[in-house]
Amino acid sequence: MKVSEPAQSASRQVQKERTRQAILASALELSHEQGFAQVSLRQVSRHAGVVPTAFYRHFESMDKLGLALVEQSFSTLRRMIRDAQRDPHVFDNIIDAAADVLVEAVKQSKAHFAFVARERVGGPEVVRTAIRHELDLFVSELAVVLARLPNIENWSTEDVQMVSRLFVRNMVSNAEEVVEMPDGRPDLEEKIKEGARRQMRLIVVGFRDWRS
Amino acid sequence: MKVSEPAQSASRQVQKERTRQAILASALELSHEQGFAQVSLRQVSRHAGVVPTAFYRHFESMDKLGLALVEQSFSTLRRMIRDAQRDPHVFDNIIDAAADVLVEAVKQSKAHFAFVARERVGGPEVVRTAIRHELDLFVSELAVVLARLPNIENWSTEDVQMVSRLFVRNMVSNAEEVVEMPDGRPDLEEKIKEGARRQMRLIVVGFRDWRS
DNA sequence: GAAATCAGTGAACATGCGTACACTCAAATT
DNA sequence: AATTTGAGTGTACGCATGTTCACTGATTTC
Repeated sequence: MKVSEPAQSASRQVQKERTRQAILASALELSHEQGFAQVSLRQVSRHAGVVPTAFYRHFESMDKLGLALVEQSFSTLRRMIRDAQRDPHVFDNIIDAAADVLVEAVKQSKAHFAFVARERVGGPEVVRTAIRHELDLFVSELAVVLARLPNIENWSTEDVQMVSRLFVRNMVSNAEEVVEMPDGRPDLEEKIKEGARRQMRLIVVGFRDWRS
Repeated sequence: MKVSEPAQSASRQVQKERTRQAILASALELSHEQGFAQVSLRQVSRHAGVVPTAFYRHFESMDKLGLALVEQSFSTLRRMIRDAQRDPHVFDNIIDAAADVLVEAVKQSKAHFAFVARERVGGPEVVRTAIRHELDLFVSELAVVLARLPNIENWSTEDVQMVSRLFVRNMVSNAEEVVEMPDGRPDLEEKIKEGARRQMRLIVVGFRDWRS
């Protein structure tokens, strides 16, 4: 990792931010191998090319670092859903679009998804709590998006909320699979995508018929 | 924890097994607070009322202890499904029965379910692998049980397998919720149970209509 | 150009860790 | 009754950890 040399004097702010990002990236990478909770402050610092004491200039504790990673991860996720909304394709076919977006997004920022999927259950208390909170928020946000969709607009609020919850649960679950997926197996990836599609279809179909 | 005193000389075997169980129970309890991977050999030994070196008389490493806990947890789960099969009630209404069994079983051996739910994603590599393997086995076993059910007997093998997978995923997911549930809130428990029921119904209904 | 700021340094500390080794002493075997 | 066995002990070791403190020296502020 080794934060790039000041070169020819980057402004102080810029250099500080650079180091901060190096620490975040190091923590993310090390977490992938051993889980965030087993990563030590010294490991992160070492990997970021900085002395342990310097760590405190950026985060007051490992817990705070963890929370920063949660925030970073979800801002990635939010950008993804915002972009997807602009895509007219989703109006025709939410399910295929969602499956595409999911797999694509997970591939793009695998590390962040992996972090959320792992630390949601295995992380330190504060991190788990933060993730659960963010996921709840995300369910509500997704519900708003879904409610606008043509074939859903007449559903009750509660039903939309529940479909949203099931979708998010499904997303987390599939993210876990992508995470555990060995590298360089794009065939498995397609399989996961297809599975995600089928499950979402199941949810929607089941709901429609149940409500009628 | 403190393994009970030899009292008036329990046979050597018996006393050894007693200590072994004390270690397993200690590890399970400590894992609940911090996750298995952060539990140290010395913590477990201390909590079990035994000197660190004695640990090695029972397990050659913490990894092996973890695997033993996986085994113990799944034998609990298997006993549960075996008992449920004998209950004639399940033939009429798999879903309600499954929901009851799930919540009841989880309540009864909360610690083991918590362990599986947590360490499946957050645990050390070997433990994660073992759990994934056991869950795969469990999916197949459940599929056999499901295939015998009256309203399912004419389904294709693949469909039964997939329903089984969705059920197990659902089970894990609900176990997670029960795990994160604050103590002494039986109202939440009923809510989770109801949620589990609805989701299983969704799966079955969705499947029936999709296949037709 | 002098003074202040502050990101990053380096040494030192107390603590908890895993494991090695030689041991004890009651139960089991002979 | 004499001997062997083996679960549990106690000490000691080297190592990584989180945090402290006084520090340096380039950048920013004045």
